Amino acid sequence: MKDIYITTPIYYVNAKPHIGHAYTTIVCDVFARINKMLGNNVKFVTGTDEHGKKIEQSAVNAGIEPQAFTDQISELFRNMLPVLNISNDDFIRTTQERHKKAVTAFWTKLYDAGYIYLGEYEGWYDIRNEAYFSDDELVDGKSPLGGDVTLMKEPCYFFRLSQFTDILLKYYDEHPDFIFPIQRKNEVVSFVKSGLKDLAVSRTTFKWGIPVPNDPKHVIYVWLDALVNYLTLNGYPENNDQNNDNYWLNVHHFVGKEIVRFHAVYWPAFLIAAGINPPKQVISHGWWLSEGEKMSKSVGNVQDPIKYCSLFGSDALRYFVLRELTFGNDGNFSLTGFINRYNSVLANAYGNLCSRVLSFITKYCNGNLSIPSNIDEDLVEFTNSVDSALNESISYIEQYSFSKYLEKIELAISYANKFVDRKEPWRIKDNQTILNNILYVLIDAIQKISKYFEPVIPIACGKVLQCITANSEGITIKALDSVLFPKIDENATFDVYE
RNA sequence: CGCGGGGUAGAGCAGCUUGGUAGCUCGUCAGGCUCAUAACCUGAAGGUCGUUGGUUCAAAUCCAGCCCCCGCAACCA
Repeated sequence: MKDIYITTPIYYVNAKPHIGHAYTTIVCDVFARINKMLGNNVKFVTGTDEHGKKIEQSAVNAGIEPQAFTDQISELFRNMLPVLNISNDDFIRTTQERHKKAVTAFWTKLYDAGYIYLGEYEGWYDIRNEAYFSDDELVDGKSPLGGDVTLMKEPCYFFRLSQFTDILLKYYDEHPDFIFPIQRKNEVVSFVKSGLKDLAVSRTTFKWGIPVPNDPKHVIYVWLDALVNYLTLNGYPENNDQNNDNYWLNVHHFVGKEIVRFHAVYWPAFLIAAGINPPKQVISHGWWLSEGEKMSKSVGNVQDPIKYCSLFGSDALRYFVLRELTFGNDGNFSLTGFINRYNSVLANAYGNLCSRVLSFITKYCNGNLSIPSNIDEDLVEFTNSVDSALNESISYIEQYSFSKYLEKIELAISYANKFVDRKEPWRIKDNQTILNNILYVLIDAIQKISKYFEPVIPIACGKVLQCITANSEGITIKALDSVLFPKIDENATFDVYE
């Protein structure tokens, strides 16, 4: 039993939630539920990132105040959670007072320790597009956006990131599991090896942010602001002894591959500078393509997770995204793939197994099974094979191989279906003892399988487990009152796009 | 010489870091069963692992070259 702290990135409220947000959140939720199943104490959090120039601009475009704007979008993210059946313990918004307090304290800590200094930011400013670019970003003397540029200088606070090159490399070396998977680690290491420059951590070109302490003309860089959320959610700054906090010492940040750099370079540097232990692990996943192509609004192939949930249920979406994609890689989200897996595994394999066994027992055994006095070798062998498949499934979790985890659970389900066919209980209805023993081990298997499957499909497994009650003489079974996963007609058409 | 990802049975993918009978799901074909969601079970066909060369007793896996496909404005997991 251990404490584990699991975080999603906090989602930027510049756009409404899509399948990518849903995916990361589901992965974290399943990981959290599996840890709970294993008896660990879990703290699992998510939230929204609400500051920055883009938000300010979007609010202006929408004709409302930034706060009102972020209130709206943040609510969309919050509303997504129950739809996906997410078991988070907290939801942070970077516009909350607790967070502003944490960021202010964190900044002050870095500043007092001498890691932040006031300097001058120099860059090419594209007036038309209101954006800065460095020398090497310019294209033919113009900004990459095509505007004319002028060299601008403005006062700016910097974080002494350049001092961390060797410290970080040493840290990666001494903590080989810090970045997962290994390919991402290699990318980060080569980035750091190329040398780190001091990082501009304040802005004066807009107001929508947390003010720099004692210099309110500046607002704090959004990434510094955003990353601190992980501390806010762990009680910082009141809880100022993070290095002796068991949750903090076992914090797992799940992120998309595009933000690995912020979590694996800037964040540990900030933390080390503040005297706080870097996170235990940064776990990066890939991206979803839609029907083989990049999701894009103009193509109109943006898959809508909410629609999938309302059509097929959150269990089905949760199962699909974990099973379909090899965690860490990019993967393809397709409706036909979804229906395929749904029908073959959820409906035909698991759903049907539960249905056939539970209804058989209620029909032919009055719903009662007694504890077998002796179990023959064949039944023991079956139980062992199921146990070993499930034990193997759990072993994949350490490597975040959710797909393999499910593959092994499916193997156990397959064993159970085979066992029913091999034992042909319908032929031995009159031999109650043998029948009882066969069904008893089957129910035992279904119970275990459902327990292992529950983190992924909590609603369905919850229903199955509720049908099985232990009593003094044995177990009482009731049949499912509804079909767990109604088969999907593969020829039907569904609107699953935004 | 831009960067990254990829090329493994009809389809979609795993395996490659740590070489050693090529695996999963679906599909196809032929049987079986009837408890169950027209589900389930058994058996079969189908791969020179992009290509060339190298290392090795042994390469899908390591090394080198080549060919082909995808992404790389912004936003975003």
